[in-house]
Amino acid sequence: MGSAHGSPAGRSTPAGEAGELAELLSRSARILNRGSVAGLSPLGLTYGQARLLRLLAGAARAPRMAELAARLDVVPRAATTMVDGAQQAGLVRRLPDPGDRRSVLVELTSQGRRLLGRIAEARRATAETVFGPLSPAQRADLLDILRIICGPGSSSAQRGD
Amino acid sequence: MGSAHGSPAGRSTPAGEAGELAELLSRSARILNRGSVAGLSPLGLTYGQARLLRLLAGAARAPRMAELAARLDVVPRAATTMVDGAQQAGLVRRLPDPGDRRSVLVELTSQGRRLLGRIAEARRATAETVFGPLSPAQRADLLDILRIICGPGSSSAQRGD
DNA sequence: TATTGTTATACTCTATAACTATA
DNA sequence: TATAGTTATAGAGTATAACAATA
Repeated sequence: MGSAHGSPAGRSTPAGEAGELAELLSRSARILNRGSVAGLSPLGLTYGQARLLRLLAGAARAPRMAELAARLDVVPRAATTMVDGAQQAGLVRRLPDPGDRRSVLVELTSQGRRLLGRIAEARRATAETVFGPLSPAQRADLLDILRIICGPGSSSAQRGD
Repeated sequence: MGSAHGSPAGRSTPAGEAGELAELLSRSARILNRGSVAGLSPLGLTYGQARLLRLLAGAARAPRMAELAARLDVVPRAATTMVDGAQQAGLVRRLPDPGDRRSVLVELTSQGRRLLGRIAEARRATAETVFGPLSPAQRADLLDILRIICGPGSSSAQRGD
């Protein structure tokens, strides 16, 4: 296994701590995802679709598919699936891009817009369960830390709630 | 709950903060997972299989399938798939439980044991990328916070590294 | 030639239910 | 009857490649 085990200052991320951080991070995300799915399935939405709608709600203009994929941090193929599902449910609409006929713009329908409040409520309830045990200071710390991990441009991409 | 701290609405988790925490947590996990897959695929392992092997490496006795599933925080069906894959690769072995003929025990093969070092190295490299930008204090904070989110019994389930 | 979004394909993880064999 | 693990089935996410239309 790792040779340098008890090395206090040799590496910036000690092997044991790094492994536990990774394990706990993926485990936390699994807990969050499980709660999100439970809260969203009564609305007929997947987690990805809810992220999509939330992004569209905060967007100034109807974004293109590629822009959507980038801001959702998924490959373009995954964005197609999300939009397909939301469109079938009547929540979003595909529009031709007047400036580039290869591109497709996506916007909320009024039906999709009406669902936003319930989506936000479901997310709030899930977040309350997951993050509720933390102190306000810990939540602030976690926010800072996750922003660093995710890098610039990832936070406040979806600001409204 | 809602001791109104500074929040206008008097909720313990302000909606905007909660939403951003959720978004950033799932995004961080996606980054971590992507790195893990990239680091593990040269070894012919999935992320789940690597978690399985790591758990077995730290286990005192060969655990049963149900115990495996519980400690990996997956449904029993998922544990079957993970063990299937690792067994086909010759890394783990299924044994009959002498005490209960319904049960199946899982243990590392010597081949699986030989792979542990490279798994740990791959995880360390991934964790270095993901958690490296954090200060030691931030890593310690994150560890505390994630332990709270995951609840008791989730940390140090895999202690060795 | 390069880019946009799609179809096609494949694999992992997740989840539920039904089945077998034990207990 | 209940439990342990499996098979069966399905859906969601992820990723790559190939393709048509357009730039």
